[in-house]
Amino acid sequence: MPEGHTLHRLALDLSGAFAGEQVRVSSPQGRFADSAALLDGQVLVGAEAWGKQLFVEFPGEQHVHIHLGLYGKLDLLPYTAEPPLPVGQVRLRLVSAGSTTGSGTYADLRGANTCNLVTAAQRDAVVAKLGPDPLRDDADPGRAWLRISRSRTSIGALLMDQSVLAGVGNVYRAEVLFRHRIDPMRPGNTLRRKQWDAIWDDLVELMKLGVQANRIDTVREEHTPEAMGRPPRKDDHGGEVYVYRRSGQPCLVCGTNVRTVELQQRNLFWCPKCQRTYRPRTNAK
DNA sequence: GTAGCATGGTAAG
DNA sequence: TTACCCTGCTACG
Repeated sequence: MPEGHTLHRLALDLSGAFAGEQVRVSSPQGRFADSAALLDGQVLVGAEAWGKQLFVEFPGEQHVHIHLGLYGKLDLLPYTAEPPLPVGQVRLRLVSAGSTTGSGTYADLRGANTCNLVTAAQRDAVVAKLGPDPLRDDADPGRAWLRISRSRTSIGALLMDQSVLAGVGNVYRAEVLFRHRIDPMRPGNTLRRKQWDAIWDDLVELMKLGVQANRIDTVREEHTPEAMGRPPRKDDHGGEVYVYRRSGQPCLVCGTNVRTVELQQRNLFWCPKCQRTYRPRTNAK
């Protein structure tokens, strides 16, 4: 699940459920036990996401730095009376005190790549390594353009580089390039500023929708299952997409088979016809 | 039932 | 370059 939209959604939900409340903090699995003991019973200040990084703040500039990695998960669930016994390897559990009602919310973290208690300075150091995040109002797309416009690396690889821009993963990468008809292998320094601005604006919009829906949808109205009379996508992410994990299936726009190739240990998907290389300009006529 | 894969990234070798 | 985090789904037998 975890591209940037997932973490921003989690930050909102965590703040909504726990901010300003005393929380019980534990680590049933044990790997976060020492830090959990330090935080247990304190008031949770709030949660904030930056790209795919999540920070949960406690008083005294203490931050729990969470990164879900490829398959980590943070579930927020309601409980009445008592939260259930942890299932599996729960690295971190937060439980709202449920002051008078005897019910509340608990959050379980499993399979995360990172879960560490850090200082504000350490948090800042992590953030400093990240490029602009389309989901943050303070983001400056010009910073990303500086990197892209000077790089011979493919735009497909640049979009996945969190130091270029933060929050885009394999799905948004493939989908935004499709929507802008750009060949993923095209070198960054051959893009025009106008194209980058359009990509950025699109990411801002798509990822905001992703936060709302808590899934990735990228197809335009005319290509939805309803509009096309085709069956809806049915897999673990659920969102409607053009090319991601659709290799061998016909492109929703032109019917050409979607292709895939491994690029830097990740599968890249694209339509070879819709996303032709910027015309090598053969002799007209 | 279970092998293999995946919306990611870091650290060890 | 490889291991790992050790989840949770799908495909396959």
